[in-house]
Amino acid sequence: MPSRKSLQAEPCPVARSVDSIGDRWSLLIIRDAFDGVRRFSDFQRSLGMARNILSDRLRKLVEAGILELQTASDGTSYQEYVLTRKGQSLFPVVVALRQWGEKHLFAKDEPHSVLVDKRSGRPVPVMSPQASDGGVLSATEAEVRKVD
Amino acid sequence: MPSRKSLQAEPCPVARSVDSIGDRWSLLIIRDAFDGVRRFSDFQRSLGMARNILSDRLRKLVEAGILELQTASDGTSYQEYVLTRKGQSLFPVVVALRQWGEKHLFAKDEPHSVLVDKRSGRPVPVMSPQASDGGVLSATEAEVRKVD
DNA sequence: CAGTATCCCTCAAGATACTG
DNA sequence: CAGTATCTTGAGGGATACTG
Repeated sequence: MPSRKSLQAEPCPVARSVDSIGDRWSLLIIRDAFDGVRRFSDFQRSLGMARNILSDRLRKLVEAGILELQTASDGTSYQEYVLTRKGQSLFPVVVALRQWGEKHLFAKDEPHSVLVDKRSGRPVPVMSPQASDGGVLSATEAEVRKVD
Repeated sequence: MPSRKSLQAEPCPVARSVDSIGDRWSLLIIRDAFDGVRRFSDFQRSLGMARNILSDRLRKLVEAGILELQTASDGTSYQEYVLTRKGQSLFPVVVALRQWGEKHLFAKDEPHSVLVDKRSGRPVPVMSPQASDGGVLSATEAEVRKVD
């Protein structure tokens, strides 16, 4: 029986985290959510992934308490996927991945999207002090700019 | 043609990172490497994964410059997998995943493995305010204790 | 628009046997 | 011990057609 083994009962927190979000798409969905993406088609267009897989991942993320469905912020009667507190607390993970990628996966002057401070509008340096909650930067203080 | 699309050309650093290490096992191998695991059989026993998959992941991590092969530290003529500088700089990612998991994926008093400071031997608090220089905590300053 | 339903293919993953 | 080889299964993923 080749099916995947669940890591949810592992004593290591890293293992359980990986079991929740350690797949190709979930973290990218979460990244987009931090960037303000809220609707199905927007996720789909942004990520270029198959609709059935997107549907599956969104459902699992909602089940995991990382995203939740809200009624749309604008007039429409549609639903929107937004990060819960639990989901927002994944910000350090996304930032850490971003910083590692910036440093090791790009050529010297290759352009990439950057984190910007919402207040000052200035880019957050790659190795900026960033910690979990006692830290400097929170999900509400920074956002991602699409291009460089 | 259903094959996976590579994210290595994406402009977003998070996407490229996910493409390198965003799968079920790679991060757990890296976690073990931070914990001092170096040899094939030790990884295999620790992770309980199939040997062919482990072999594949180790090779890919070496290709990605995250691990490198060294001659064994003890007398034997075997090889050992150790983290490169690039690999060690993934420490903040692992820590972030750990902290998120500790906070959101465990019951109130459920035991889990913890990070300990190498010098003092004391556990690093989940939400510790961390260093002054902006770094989170370096790979040489902390290690993981297997049990709680 | 926001999904669900199919179809189909590839590959991750497990199990196990084998080799230097 | 450190892998490689082989086999099997099911999950991941892409494409597209369909529905409320």
